[in-house]
Amino acid sequence: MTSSVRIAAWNVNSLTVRLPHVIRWLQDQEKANAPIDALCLQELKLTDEKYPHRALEDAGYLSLAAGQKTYNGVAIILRKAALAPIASDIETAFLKPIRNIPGHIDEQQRILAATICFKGMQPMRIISAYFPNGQSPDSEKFQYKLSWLGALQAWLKDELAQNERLALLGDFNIAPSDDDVHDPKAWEGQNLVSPPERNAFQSLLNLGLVDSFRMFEQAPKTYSWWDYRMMGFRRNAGMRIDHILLSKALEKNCSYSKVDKQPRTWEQPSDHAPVIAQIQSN
DNA sequence: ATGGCGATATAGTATCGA
Repeated sequence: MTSSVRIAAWNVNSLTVRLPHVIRWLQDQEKANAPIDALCLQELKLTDEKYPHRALEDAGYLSLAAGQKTYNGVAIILRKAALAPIASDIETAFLKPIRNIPGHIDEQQRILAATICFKGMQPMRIISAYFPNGQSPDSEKFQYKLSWLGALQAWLKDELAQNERLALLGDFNIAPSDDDVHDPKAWEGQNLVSPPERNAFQSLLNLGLVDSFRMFEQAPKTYSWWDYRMMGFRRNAGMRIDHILLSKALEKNCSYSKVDKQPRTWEQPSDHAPVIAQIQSN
């Protein structure tokens, strides 16, 4: 029997507001016979005490979260039915958990990593990441973004040395190429597309990771984020800044990678759409 | 078109996101 898992990332822009969207989306994928087995969330904007563990467990999912008040916050949500029998609760489902980049002192909750044992699969290292926004290249926040990217790269090198099967998923706040930007002329040199950011993205690929989306033929002008303002979504004035990067061992088993625009059409949506990749067992 | 929308912390108006 060949089995497969689908892993996904979604910046929900407040889980307090978007919990119904998350549950609806997970259930829609189940009904479509393509259930999401690991969903990495970004921008929870809530503390760990307020994380809706109960509602997600009732829907059939186990969560590990790293939250904070008001800003940031990341989680990994696992479909219980997809887990190996030994992975039955939070402690056994999320092995070797790591919050934040080790050695990088930071109040902001942007990284959550864990090793997951799915049924019929080799263990997989999954990292939910919310990269800093950066604001603009001349701001202090941009310097923070670049130093954060440096720390991430150094840590990922270690993680890859220890975990052959690794996926980095989340909101990268970087559009890797002009094909990922609706209006590259207008955005040239700006935050999300500037050369230092794109170089940092390339440095991640140089560690041995691949942008799963670009492994496959894709419709042009496919994006993962659209500004709430100016009817960004209706005009498809977007950017592809949410990514799933795979190590070589996962790359060779990846059978598709896509963006699901559907939740962006719903009432009171997040400004991001989820991205999905499917990994075969071998 | 340098605002526009939306969430949060608040109680009229800030900050932040991308």
